[in-house]
Amino acid sequence: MQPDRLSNTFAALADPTRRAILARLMSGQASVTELAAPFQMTMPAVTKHLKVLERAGLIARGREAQWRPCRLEGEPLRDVAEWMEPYRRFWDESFDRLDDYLQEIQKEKKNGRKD
Amino acid sequence: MQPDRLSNTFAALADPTRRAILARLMSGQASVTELAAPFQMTMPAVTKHLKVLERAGLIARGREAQWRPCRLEGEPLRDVAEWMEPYRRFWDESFDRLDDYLQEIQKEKKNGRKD
DNA sequence: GGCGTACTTTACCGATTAGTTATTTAACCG
DNA sequence: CGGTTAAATAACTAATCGGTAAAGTACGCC
Repeated sequence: MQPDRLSNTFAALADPTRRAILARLMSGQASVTELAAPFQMTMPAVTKHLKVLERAGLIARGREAQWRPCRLEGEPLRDVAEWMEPYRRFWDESFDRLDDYLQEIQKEKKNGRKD
Repeated sequence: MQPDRLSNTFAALADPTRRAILARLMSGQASVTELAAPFQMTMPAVTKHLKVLERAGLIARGREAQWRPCRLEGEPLRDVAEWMEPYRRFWDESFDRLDDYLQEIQKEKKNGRKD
């Protein structure tokens, strides 16, 4: 897989099955069988998805007897949020208005100086 | 590619070249040649990356004579931000503290009822 | 030890991806 | 018109992805 963490995280999130697994894990730990239940997909396939999520650091795994429970790890999503921040003004309307306001201020400042 | 928009967006973002292109486009429109310049990669490769970004709705393309300028389109990132929101408590420390506080309130309420 | 349950690993498959070179299209320019 | 510049398309390749079936591993229990 790609070397950089962010690419890895995005790639892991680019699959609806994996996102559904993460959503399920928001309500607490779960075993592989529990996670596999909602999908019409064999266990090995789910194991693979879990491995992708684990390599991306989005889940961590424990060991209880023959179960290997998964739990959500949110840290990589912080990096995503940080990456997104500079783009906010390209999709957030209220941020757009703030931006307009700041530009307005700048303009007024310039005009002020001219006088 | 996958049918759902979110998977498409994440897949498009899961490549450092494409993210670099988006970063470049934050500072305004650019031609394909301009976008290709920083990379040691042939033009067709860049064209392909642009197609992926376009299909994900992350860029839009114009036409000026023989140039096909690209500009950033942030809308898909709004969906990403919305998807991320429920996970915030798993990575945002200050949100964690808010969460603790809310749970504390709940506990006190319960105790209050008991008396 | 042997059986059942809960997974993981291996080996394979078809589709997709990221890149290449070579060719083609499109627009401007003299 | 012919030539140059900008970009897209076609055809190919090697690697990765998402899935499968079948075999292997690990643990608990009678």
